[in-house]
Amino acid sequence: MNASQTARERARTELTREIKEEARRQLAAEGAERLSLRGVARELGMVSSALYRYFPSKDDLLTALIIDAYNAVGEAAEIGAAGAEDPVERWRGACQGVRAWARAHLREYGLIYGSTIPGYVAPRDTVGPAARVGLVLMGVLRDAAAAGTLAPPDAPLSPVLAGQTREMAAAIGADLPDEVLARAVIVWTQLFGMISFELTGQYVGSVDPADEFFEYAIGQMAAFLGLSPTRE
Amino acid sequence: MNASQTARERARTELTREIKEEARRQLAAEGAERLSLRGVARELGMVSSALYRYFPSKDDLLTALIIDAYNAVGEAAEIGAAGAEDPVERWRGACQGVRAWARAHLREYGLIYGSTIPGYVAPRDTVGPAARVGLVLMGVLRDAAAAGTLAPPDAPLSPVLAGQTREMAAAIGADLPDEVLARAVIVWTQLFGMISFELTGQYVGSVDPADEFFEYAIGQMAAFLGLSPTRE
DNA sequence: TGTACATCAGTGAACGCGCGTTCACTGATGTAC
DNA sequence: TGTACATCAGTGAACGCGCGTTCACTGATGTAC
Repeated sequence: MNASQTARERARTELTREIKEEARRQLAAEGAERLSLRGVARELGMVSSALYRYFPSKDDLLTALIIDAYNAVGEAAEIGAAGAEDPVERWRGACQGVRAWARAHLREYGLIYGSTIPGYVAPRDTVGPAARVGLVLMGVLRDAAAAGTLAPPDAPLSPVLAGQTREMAAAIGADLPDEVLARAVIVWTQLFGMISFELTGQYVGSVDPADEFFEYAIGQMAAFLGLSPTRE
Repeated sequence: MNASQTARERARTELTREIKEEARRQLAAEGAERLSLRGVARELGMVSSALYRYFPSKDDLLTALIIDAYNAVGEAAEIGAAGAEDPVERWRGACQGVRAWARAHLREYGLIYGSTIPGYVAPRDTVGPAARVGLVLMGVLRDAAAAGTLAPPDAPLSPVLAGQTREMAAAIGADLPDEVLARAVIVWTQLFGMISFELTGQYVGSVDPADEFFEYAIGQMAAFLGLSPTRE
């Protein structure tokens, strides 16, 4: 029990949590469009207008769910990467972590990586959490470069693209070669492309179930990035 | 004027077209969730119940739009690939065709490659049209293999994945090496992953605008597939 | 070519639904002296 | 420690909205003889 919080404050924190939890439950069961404040209130045994003490509008509740989802998937990537020393294994762990989270949280994944909900505009608060998975990947590459297990590819970039990768490098404070960063964007895209295709059933008729394909693609991506296992 | 059609039949065909057209307009303007039969009828100067002569339910109208969208993006890929002889240029043309279509038809793209609309289940009629873009890619690879401009990669596949690629090969009647097919699924995924990321703003802060990145990635994917320009 | 009947497109009213949000209110919790 | 006032959580009724779908109907188009 936190003595610096009043009972009111504690109750408020707790109820805010419960509202998001119930909203997440309904999101998982029914999808984003069927999620309604009235439904959440009903399930919590409250009157719908009471929710407005906690979230000023439905969009604000959605924003909170989106931020939570970005943080959850980012954390899954971080934990996955943290399980190993070897750069290839860290990369693999991050990918598997993201995929496992996505499969377990279909609708939350759709909320952040599916098509945007019309009428809803993501506010700035989401951009930080949204970057977490990318940062994990960048971290693996930076560490691999430092350990000498990253083979930089040699294909030259166009000036515009090189400018963009240099801005990225500056933003994250890592000095990786431009070509590596451009390739990193490709594999980052590939990761979410595969998960989206798997979850929306686009692989039915080809590589569904996608477990082995996913493993294979992870290996190909690591090679494409120039990652190699630590030599000892 | 088609003499084998009665005026009634012609009117029916025409109005069916107009309904879909207006629905597409509202989809583009408002998004899938805001699309309503009443709105479409209103705009066409009809009473909402009249639409039921043409589509038994809203889901049927959505299905028609989805099929049209798959066909349109498939056609864009086909036309893009048809513009060249060289396999790398055909591949590039197909990718650019798909991207251009997607950028010009944001909501229709979202309808087929965004997150699924909850409560809507895609019927079988969509699977044929949905395969068209993939078939274009396979066609490019088949022709390249026949012309000897496809370098087969040598990494071996796991048994399960090899089985899946062999079923794919059988389904499309092409005998490409398993490894090429597995890589084809990767780049096919990459193509739509990039387009989705571009359209949903995930590249803001990295490679946005994405034109040059897209060009670069297309080249990397062609190399990954083992495609090389025709030698003469 | 003309008539009798069948088909079908479109009308207009209605049903029943659930939604987001506002507002004046009651009563419990917290704060200052 | 006790009292007076301020803050805030939750209530309940209401507003206004638009939706998908059904149904009995009118009148125009098509068909068979």
